[in-house]
Amino acid sequence: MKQANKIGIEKGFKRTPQRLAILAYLEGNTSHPSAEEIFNAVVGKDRTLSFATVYNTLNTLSRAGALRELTIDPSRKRYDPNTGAHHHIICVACKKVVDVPEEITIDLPKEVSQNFTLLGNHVEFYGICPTCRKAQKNA
Amino acid sequence: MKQANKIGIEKGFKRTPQRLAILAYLEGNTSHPSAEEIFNAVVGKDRTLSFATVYNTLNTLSRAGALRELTIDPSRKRYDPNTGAHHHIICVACKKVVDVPEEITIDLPKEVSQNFTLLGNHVEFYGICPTCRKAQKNA
DNA sequence: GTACGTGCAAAGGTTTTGCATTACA
DNA sequence: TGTAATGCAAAACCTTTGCACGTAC
Repeated sequence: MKQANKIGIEKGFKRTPQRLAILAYLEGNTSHPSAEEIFNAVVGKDRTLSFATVYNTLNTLSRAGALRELTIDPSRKRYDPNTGAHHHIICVACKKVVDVPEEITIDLPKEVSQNFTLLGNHVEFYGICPTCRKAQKNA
Repeated sequence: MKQANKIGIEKGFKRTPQRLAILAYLEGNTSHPSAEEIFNAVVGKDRTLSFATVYNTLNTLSRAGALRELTIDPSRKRYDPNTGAHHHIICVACKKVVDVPEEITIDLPKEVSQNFTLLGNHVEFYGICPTCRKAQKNA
């Protein structure tokens, strides 16, 4: 369980059943779930689980850099356990988010790089997924 | 007033004092304000204004393509009257959003472009603005 | 005159928080 | 045992909505 070990490095991080269940669910997960989806998938499987714990855990993991909080969906935060460099495309119809794994080289213009200290970047692509495209054609 | 004229093209779009005041505030505005900031800046200047009207107007303009809804700030939507191709950098400390006007060429990987119908893209840069950098040094 | 917009207040959805209890280390 | 996490409920936000009234066209 890579994620759990990774987090274990942090001092004072307790491995509770709830956290381990959340981490297990996120491990290798590429569906970019929302907090609610994580809660629904994990609750009942391992003891009790509350929404507060889901949010507490996600925020703790985000701050520890073990998780990425995605803003690509305007209506809710999505979470991505893949912290490596990659980007995303969202289907504007069904809100499905898919990884765009390739490296994209981006040069920040001088006007900005001379002022800002750059920490990172993320490319959002907008499109229509195959499923929704077919649905549109049939409509 | 370019924005107002642009919108005027749409049939059935009524030029109310509230809408004109919002459009006047947004015209040429590069501060990427939130709905609340727009409300605070416009209220009182021209007759009455309610939050509902601000949101109604922003949503109408977004759907008409006269405005861009930015997701770069995880805590709230930001609005950008500049609908031309450009990107943004956000200061992770103070949440200030600055335009990145240059064209950035992005090639979508084949795996994705073969499946998704691509509609657009947007690059988010994360960094520390000069003001916050100085504040950190002095801290 | 009529369809559309406004304002108000209430509701909806997401996320956070206070506090007593529980449990990991 | 002591610190940190959990659960519950309430609250805090942001945003949307229903409805009566008002107004642009």
